[in-house]
Amino acid sequence: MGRGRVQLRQIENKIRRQVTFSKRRTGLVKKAQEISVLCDADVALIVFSPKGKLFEYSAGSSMERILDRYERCSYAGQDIPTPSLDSQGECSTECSKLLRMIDVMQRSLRHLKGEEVDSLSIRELHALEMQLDTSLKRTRSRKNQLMVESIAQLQKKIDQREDSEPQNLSQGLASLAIPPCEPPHPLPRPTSPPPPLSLGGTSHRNEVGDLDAGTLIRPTNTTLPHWMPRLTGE
Amino acid sequence: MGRGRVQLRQIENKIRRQVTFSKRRTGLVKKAQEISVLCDADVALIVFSPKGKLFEYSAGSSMERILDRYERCSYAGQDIPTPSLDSQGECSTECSKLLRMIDVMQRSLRHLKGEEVDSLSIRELHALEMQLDTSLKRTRSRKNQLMVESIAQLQKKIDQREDSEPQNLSQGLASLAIPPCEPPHPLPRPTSPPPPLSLGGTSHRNEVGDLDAGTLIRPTNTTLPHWMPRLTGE
DNA sequence: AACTATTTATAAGA
DNA sequence: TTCTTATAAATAGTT
Repeated sequence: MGRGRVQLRQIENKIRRQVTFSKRRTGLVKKAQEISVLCDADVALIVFSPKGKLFEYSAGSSMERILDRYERCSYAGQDIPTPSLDSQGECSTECSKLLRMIDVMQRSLRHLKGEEVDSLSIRELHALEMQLDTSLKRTRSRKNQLMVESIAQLQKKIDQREDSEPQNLSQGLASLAIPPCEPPHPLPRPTSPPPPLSLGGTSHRNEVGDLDAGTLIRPTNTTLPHWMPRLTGE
Repeated sequence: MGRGRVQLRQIENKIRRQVTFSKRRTGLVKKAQEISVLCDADVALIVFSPKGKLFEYSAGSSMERILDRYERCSYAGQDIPTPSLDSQGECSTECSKLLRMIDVMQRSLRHLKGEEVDSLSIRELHALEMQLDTSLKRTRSRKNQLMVESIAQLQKKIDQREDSEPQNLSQGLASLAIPPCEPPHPLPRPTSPPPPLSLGGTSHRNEVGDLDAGTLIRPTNTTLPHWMPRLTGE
């Protein structure tokens, strides 16, 4: 589109190159704008001139939002970062990459923890809802499984000692069978209810997941590291 | 460049829009490549299709490098968390600290996403369950809020046109009033169901889904609410 | 996915 | 830099 075919290689003449850069940069931005408007797309464009000057353009969404989304798509928290961190001068680059990653992961974590949901669109909320629903089902399923096992195990022990000391085991058993703070939703596979309060023995807990009184409180922290910013007062 | 002048507004026809998107995306990438080669520039291009599919292109340098450089240029100097990453020997220390952090976060993320739950104890599972339950409630609450607002907004628009073309609006309304894929759980705060077919609420915000931070006008989609889960893969 | 009639972008010149 | 113009490229509508 000009007088003469375009050669696909670096323009030698510095002036001409600068002029071409300027013109084409304008054209590129225009194209980006057009595809965004015409096709309802989000576009981010970053250009560094050979001299190192930054030109940025975004359409459909802010640059920040788009880059964020990009990173979520790229390594949305699941990929292994594994940057060879010993490479000499590359280190600060590696560091900032890791920092960005942490940034993105923190946002994901917050959303999964139900924080900052106001910043999400309906579609994003829908996806999040589906994800949480799945997670919750799996978690309950697994928990239930473990509890059933635990109960069965304890029951077995109790049965074994049935003859010798049949007195005060009902307490430990009760706390097992009726977990505190059970949410309103039904458990999957609601297996054996409170086991028969027949017998007792020395309660050997600590095997399945160590359930004693003071433990079941704190719904929040167990899985999350203490250094993670907890923004909501819990 | 084609048969007919280009109108700078969203292409209504879905098929045409998709085709145009594809063609122009190719063209955009080509232009990006050309400016990079001709002028020795670094270029990064990120495009999200309206359906959310990511397309990325970079030239002159890797996407990683360019985004890194971009962020350094953007909030140059006044970095946010940036642990002192310049001190030579310290750097690899920093890096490994960050890597450990990422490790922990990834584990948390996986658990919140319902993965690897088998490695958790009953107590941990219980805490996780509580957390997920809370998150789910908040997410649904927020989604519901946005949907109600969205419905009210669309209702308003429809009402405005009621006089001129009162015929085939029932269709759009019907699809609106019955949100697809609603999960079995009850919504929190079951606010106004299908809004009264009289008048919309007062929500005169433009925010329903995303905010247009880009340069251009975002034609608000009157006919199809963008939050309707478009499940078809691109 | 190919084909064209056109529009658009732009290289060179001023 | 900006404008002009000849021409190469991109692409909208069509097949």
